[in-house]
Amino acid sequence: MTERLIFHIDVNSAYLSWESVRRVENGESDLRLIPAVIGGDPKKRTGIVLAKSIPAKKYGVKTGEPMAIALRKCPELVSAPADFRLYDKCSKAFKEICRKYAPAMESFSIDEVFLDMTGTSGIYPDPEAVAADIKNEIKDKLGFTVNVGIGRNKLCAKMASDFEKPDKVHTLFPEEIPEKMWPLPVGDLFTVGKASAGKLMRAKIMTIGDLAHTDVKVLQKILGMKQGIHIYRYANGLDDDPVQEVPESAKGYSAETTVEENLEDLESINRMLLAQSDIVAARMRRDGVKCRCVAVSYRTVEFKNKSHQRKLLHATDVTAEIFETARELIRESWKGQPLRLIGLALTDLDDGEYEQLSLFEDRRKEKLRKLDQAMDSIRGKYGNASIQRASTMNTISKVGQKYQAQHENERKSEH
DNA sequence: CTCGGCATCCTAT
DNA sequence: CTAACGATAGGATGCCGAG
Repeated sequence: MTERLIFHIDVNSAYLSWESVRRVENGESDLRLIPAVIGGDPKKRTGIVLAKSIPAKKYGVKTGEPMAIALRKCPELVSAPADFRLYDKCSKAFKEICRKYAPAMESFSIDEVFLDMTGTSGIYPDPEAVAADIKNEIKDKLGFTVNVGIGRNKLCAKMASDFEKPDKVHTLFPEEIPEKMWPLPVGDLFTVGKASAGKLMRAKIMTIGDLAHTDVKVLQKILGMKQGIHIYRYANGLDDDPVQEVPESAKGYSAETTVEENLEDLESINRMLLAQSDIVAARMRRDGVKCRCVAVSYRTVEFKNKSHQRKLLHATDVTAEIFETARELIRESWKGQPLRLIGLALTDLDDGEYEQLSLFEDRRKEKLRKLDQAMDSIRGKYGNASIQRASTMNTISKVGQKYQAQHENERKSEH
């Protein structure tokens, strides 16, 4: 099999479209028709733009920028808060329709899929026609629009879906690459972000066409060994990455929080880490995995990021154990600067059930594990997230203290 | 020299 | 005039010390 046929489908302004559909169903006005965004609380002047309407784009509002900037560009900007429950529902409905048409589908993000349409020419002789059918079925049944990109690989399909929006089908076949892709600025190429674009432009490499015609070795010198090759191949429309129906299992779990008021003392920081330990450890238990590495990360008010990590002697999914490690890590690393963000990441995952512990350790951990189980089941049975979190934090906090107290005793008895 | 461990940087939605 | 700013995840890279 040589020639593939790949579609990339992308929901136009996903969060904003989905919020708009809900409002229109409730007889409210359509945010897509006015300058509007999904984003943080504009009163607090915090948070960033997650999605924007096309009218908002005309004011220069950009995804990812702080709400304060967006509001300055467009004072009458309407904003709505994010609602991930709704997004999850819309995402599932969207993907269900896409799936019907394709032998294989890869769910790439909440609002994007790749379809491997290779070998469907019997049923669908015209790729652009079936793409239009998919797009229209989504619009008619669900009320929002998508872009469909068509190519011989994922990269070209993805680049094509990003061309003119909304509600469009575009192709990017090999013979169209010089005309449709090469004139674009380097930063438009998938995986060329701000930093790489800056380096390339300093080397007078301005367009994707320039990239395609630059010696790989030169690109490797500028961007590094891996990224150099990668970008060179992308710029020439080359990509072998298969459409993966089955997602790879997670490689890590993390939680991070930007706080309203700077964190200035260890107790407040530890309280955050405890809540985060609880959340990420519960997620690991739900998925039946354990971690061997714990990392804390933080951001100072000057936007300096730091992280500190440690391997564990054995894999764990026990909240109190993870929190204990996090507590040590932050104590070792934090020098007292005020923090605007604190985070916890668990990596080096392991789904094995085996664990060799001494009888002594085993007995100690058994209690902690039971507490985790009890709280997981409470979480499953009752209440919404905020209530859970408040009550869990209290309980866990006590567990953490007990755990610490036991450690104290062990250390003492060693001497 | 190679490898694991670690900190940092980069990119995506 | 400038800076202003999320959560989560995955990958690359450079450095260092051990074997």
